[in-house]
Amino acid sequence: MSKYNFAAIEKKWQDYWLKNNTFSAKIDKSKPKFYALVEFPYPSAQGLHAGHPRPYTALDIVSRKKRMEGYNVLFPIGWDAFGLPTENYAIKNKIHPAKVTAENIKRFREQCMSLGLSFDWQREVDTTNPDYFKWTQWIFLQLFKAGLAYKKQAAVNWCTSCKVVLANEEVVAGNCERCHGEVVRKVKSQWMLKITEYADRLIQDIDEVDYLDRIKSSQINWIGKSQGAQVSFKTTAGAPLEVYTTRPDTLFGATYMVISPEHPFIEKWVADKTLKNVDEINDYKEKAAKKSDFERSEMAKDKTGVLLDGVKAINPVNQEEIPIFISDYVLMSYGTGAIMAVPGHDSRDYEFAKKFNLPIVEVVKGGNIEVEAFTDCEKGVMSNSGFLNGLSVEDAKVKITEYIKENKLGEEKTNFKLRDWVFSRQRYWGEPIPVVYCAQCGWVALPESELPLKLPEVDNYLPTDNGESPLSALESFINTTCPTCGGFAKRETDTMPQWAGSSWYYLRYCDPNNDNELISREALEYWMPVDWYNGGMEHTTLHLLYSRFWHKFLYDIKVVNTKEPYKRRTSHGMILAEDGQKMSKSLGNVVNPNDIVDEYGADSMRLYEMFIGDFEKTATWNTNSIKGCKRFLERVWALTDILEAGDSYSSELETAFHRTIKKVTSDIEQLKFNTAIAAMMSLINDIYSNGKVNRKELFDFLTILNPFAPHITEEMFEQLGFGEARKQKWPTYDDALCVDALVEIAVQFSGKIKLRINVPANATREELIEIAKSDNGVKKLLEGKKIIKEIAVPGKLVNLVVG
RNA sequence: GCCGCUGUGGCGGAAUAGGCAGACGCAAGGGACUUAAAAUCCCUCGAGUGUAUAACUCGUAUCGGUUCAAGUCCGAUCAGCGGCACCA
Repeated sequence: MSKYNFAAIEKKWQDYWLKNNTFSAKIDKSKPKFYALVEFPYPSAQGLHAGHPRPYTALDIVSRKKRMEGYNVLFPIGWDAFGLPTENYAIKNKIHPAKVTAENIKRFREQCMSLGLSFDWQREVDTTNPDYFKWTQWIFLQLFKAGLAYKKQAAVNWCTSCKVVLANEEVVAGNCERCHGEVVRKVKSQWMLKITEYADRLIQDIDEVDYLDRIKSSQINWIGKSQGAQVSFKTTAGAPLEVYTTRPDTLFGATYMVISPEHPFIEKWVADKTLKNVDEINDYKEKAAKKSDFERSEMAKDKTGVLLDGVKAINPVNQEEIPIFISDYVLMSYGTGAIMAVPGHDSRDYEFAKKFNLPIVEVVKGGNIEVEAFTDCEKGVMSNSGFLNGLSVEDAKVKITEYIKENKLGEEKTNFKLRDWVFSRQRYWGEPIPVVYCAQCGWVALPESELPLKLPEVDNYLPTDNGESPLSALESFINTTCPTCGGFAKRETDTMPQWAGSSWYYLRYCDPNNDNELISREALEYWMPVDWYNGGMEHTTLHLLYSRFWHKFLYDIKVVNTKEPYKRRTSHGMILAEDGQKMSKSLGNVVNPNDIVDEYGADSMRLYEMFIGDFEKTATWNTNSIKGCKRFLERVWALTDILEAGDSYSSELETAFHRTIKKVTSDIEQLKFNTAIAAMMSLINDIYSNGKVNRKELFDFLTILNPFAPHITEEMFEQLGFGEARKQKWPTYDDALCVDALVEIAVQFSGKIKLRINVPANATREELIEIAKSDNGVKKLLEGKKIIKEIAVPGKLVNLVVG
């Protein structure tokens, strides 16, 4: 046969697939559907790097196999194209971001095509296209109308370098996730989405979906549900202080209180002259305000604080007067912004109490509070706690909670770490928020007929130094009339965060060109939910949570028909550069897929991406290792040299074929692409050892290889007159034929392997022992020894325990 | 600090549910073919002792345990990675 000319072959088939819309999905109710989804990329100016094809190829293999199994597969791709890097690039190079985006998308599209990915190119979505973001804006309007979008003065995370507000989720170790610039706290008026209203359902419904355990647990951790009580402490200044605690059972151990520097009572107590040391307090407040949340937590090692001189609180269970402090270890953003301090059983309170010489009382026995706080005390017994003495912590919790309720001291309460989603950005390249402000009517939604609200053309995309969006400088955009009263109104000039467009894109793929509605009922009912969604672990607490939230909201307003968008969620590991570091432009270690495809071919690239290691684990790129995959394909190509006639498996290869088909079939479902490829490599080794292959064998071999290496297999099919590889039925196997008639098993003496014997594969336990004991070699080794115990595992081994 | 994960040859990694550790591939060494090189094909390839194609011993981060049998289960320790982090 001719030489394996991958470049020509791959070009030929890619052109063919594109021209014929081969992978375009159409609703077909006679077939079961399968919706495979990969996270759509942000089309950066750098193009794809070697990490992108890993998840794409994986689900491409799944999709191609599912099609061969008779499913109607939807496998779409699109572009999450709003965002800062494009805007920054546009500013730097003075090109309109839309133009930059179009160029980047074109490049990404070509790169995806050159990998032979079987995306449905008729369903591409682009979040920056007005036909798309019309519906992003529409969803925002529904949230607004439902009272789930609201504007609020809030202390937000402000990236000093990007000049933009960040969501909590976008702040990493006190720095901007994207540019690593310094993040400071800033009070700004922001649009917020009430994701907290869905916190409970976001936890509960996670039981109904098939996500990797680590994904489930990080979502649950992020939402951070805790149960406890809100308790009211009377003060000598009148109004009571509310605290939240998960340990109401330790109430007798509360020897002082701490409130956050931002707590509203401070100003009140300053104003009514309750406090004596106002200067000291104001000084502390000022210092605390300058610190970011991150800096505050960095200071954790050394507790600081100031006593509120002039006011005391009263412990509601023992009526003792206790002092109140302000300290920045108490956050205004969690609970009530005030705590009861139980230094005997909380290490932060302990540290603070030691520093300020406050009494430490042991209310649960078992630790040594002379040395440290006894925090791990859930199984202890109460002491120094009045009517709780002698009870277990568990019982004490029940009893004190009843006591609190009976005496109207407070109530049971659930708290979440999850905060509402800061939804505005003061940048140009995002979806405009479709509301106006009218002095008479307040914030008013645009009528749906005015959507999409497009971005105006501007000359300057630079964010302003005062933190306003570049749109705020554009009179023609801002000034409008109020849809309600017809009076003068101003448009909102903030835009949406990048997460907006990606929170619902999987829906749009089902019906991408619908002008009248977000998705048609028919498309919704046929395609949803997503059967298999794969994406990066880094999106577990951001995109995945946000999109589940939006989906649940759309479910509530009856736009979608499922509670959850994604049935199954898996994650791939990152691909590191050859030097073991993250691929980055600045380190110059980025592997460009184009170079690999040019030198080794797309099929070799695809195989290597899958063969590199455990799909879920981080892998280090090694260009040398691609050679093995290339060699494998060369050997596949050369199989025609030893081809013979035959329409059933030869006896020599029958078992190997059944076994390999079985392994490849199940490995694909379990994301074990590396071992599936290893199994096919083994099979080809067996074929070459056998010296010949017949048409039936080659046909099936190429069929199972097709999802992995679609170009070469399609070409060989054509040349051999087999038809079209991708249209074949996925081969089946017979479990009974997966093992050889004779197998070699190990014979152990007291657990040590002494020799190996051949036995029938289906021999029972008893038969195995008989065969082993009658074996001459075994007999010899048994001379002079007594068998104490006989163990046999069919197909594996015989173990004779001798004395 | 808390939660989760990982630790296997020179390297990437295999090893259903406790049952022959190192599949498959890379690199390396030797050989064949070749004027030569590349490519290809064949052989070797965990460590050690050794009569060296026999036989034996050790070996899956470390120490201990359960078991006829442990990379796999249990306990402790060490190292690394990821996430969260003053969340009351």
